Amino acid sequence: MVKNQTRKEETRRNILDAASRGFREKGFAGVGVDGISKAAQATSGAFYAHFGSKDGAFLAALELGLDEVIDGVPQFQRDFGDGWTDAFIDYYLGRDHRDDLACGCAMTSLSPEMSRADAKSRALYDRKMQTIAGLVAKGLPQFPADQRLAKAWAFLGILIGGLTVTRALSDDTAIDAVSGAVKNAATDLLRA
Amino acid sequence: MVKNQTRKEETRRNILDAASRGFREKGFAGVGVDGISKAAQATSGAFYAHFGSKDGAFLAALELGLDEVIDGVPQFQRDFGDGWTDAFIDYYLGRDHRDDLACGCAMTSLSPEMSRADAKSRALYDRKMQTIAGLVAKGLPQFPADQRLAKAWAFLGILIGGLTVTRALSDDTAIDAVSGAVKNAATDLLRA
DNA sequence: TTACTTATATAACGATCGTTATATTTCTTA
DNA sequence: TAAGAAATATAACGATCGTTATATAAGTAA
Repeated sequence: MVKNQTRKEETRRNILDAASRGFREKGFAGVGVDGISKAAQATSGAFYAHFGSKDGAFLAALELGLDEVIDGVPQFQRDFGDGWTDAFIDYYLGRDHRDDLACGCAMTSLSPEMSRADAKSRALYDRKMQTIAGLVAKGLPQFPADQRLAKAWAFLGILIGGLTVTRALSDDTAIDAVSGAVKNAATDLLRA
Repeated sequence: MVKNQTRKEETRRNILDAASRGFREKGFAGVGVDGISKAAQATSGAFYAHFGSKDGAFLAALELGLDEVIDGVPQFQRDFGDGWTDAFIDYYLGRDHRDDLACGCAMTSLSPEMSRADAKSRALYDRKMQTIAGLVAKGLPQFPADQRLAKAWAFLGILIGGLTVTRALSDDTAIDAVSGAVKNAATDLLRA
C-alpha cells in the first residue's frame, strides 16, 4: 500500500503543478482539464479522481500559489534582515520574475481571476491574502504598529500593479521605465 | 444608402460595446463570439462581418477602452484643476468603479490579458499606455519635468494594483482597509 | 496464484468553441 | 416596382469544453 500511495501523491502533485502553471499563464478559462492533464503526463481520469472538478483544481492551485508567498515572505525577512523589502522589490519587479508567467507570484497572476472564481476560492483568497499582508506588516518595524498593515497593503498593491503593467507591455524601454518608477515608489512608500 | 449606413454602425457599436463589456468582465477566453453577439442582440454573422475575428474584436475593444482613459484623464484635469489626482484616486478606488467590472477602467481589466494577446493588440496597448502616462505626467506640475513620467507610471501602477486586489477580495472590511491604504499611498506618492 | 481494492486510462456525453459558407432579409437605385 | 447590392441571419464545420461512466492496469492480502 505504501508504494501505491507515493505513486498516487506523485500523480496528484504533477497535476497540481501543471494546473498551477496553466492557470497562472493562461487564466482559468484559458486552459482546459485535458490540457492540464496532458501537461502533467496524466489523463483527465486522474484529474477528476484527485480534484473532482476544474474548480477544485483551481482551489488547490490557488492555495499552493498563495502558500508560496506565505512561505516566501518570512524567508526574505530571515535572509535579508532589515533590507528585506529592497530585496523583495528587486526580485518582484526584476526581469526573471516578470518573464516567468507560469511560475511567478500567484498574487499577480491569480488576483484578476478571483472576481470570476467560485465562492470557496474567493474565501480562501481572502484568508491567505490577509495572512500575507500580516506577514509583510510584521517586517515593517519602522512604522508604528497601527500603521503597518496599511503600509503592507499599499506595498502589495503597488508591486502587483507594477508587475501587471510591466508584463502587459512589450517595449523594453517602457518596461524598464515602469519597473524603475514602481521600484522607487515602493521604496519611498516604506520610508518612515 | 444613408439609413443603411447608420444601421450598420449601430450594429457595429452594439457588438463592440458587448465585446468590451464581455472581455473586461470575463476575460478574453471567458467569453465567446456567440455570447458577445447575443448580448449585442446580433449574430455571429454580423460579428465576423464587422470584426473579422475574435482577436479583431478584442483589438477594437482594447482601443475603445484605453481611449476612454485617454479622454477621461484630461477631463478630470479640466474639471478638478490642481486637485484632479485626489478626485481621480477617489473615483478609481471608489465603490462604484470597483463594483462595475464590465464598464470599469480597461487598464485594470485588460492589462492582465495582454500577455496572452496577439501582436497587434500588444502593440496598441504599448502606444496607448504611453499616451496615458504622458497625459497623467502633464498633470503633475509639482514635480520637475524629468520626474513626472516616472511618477505617472508609479501612480498608474498603484491604482491598477489596488483596484485589482480590492476587486479580488470579498470581505468588506478587508476591501475598505486595502482601498484606504492604497488611496493614502497614491496621495503620498504625488506629494512634492 | 486468486480475489479484491485502488489508481489511472479510455471512451463518450452534450455543449460550446471560433470560423466559414450560404441563405435571407433590408435597403438603394433605376 | 424590379434589380442589384449590402447587411445580417442561419446552419454547419471540426475541435475542444467539463464531466461522467466504464474499462484496464497495478497494487495488496489471502
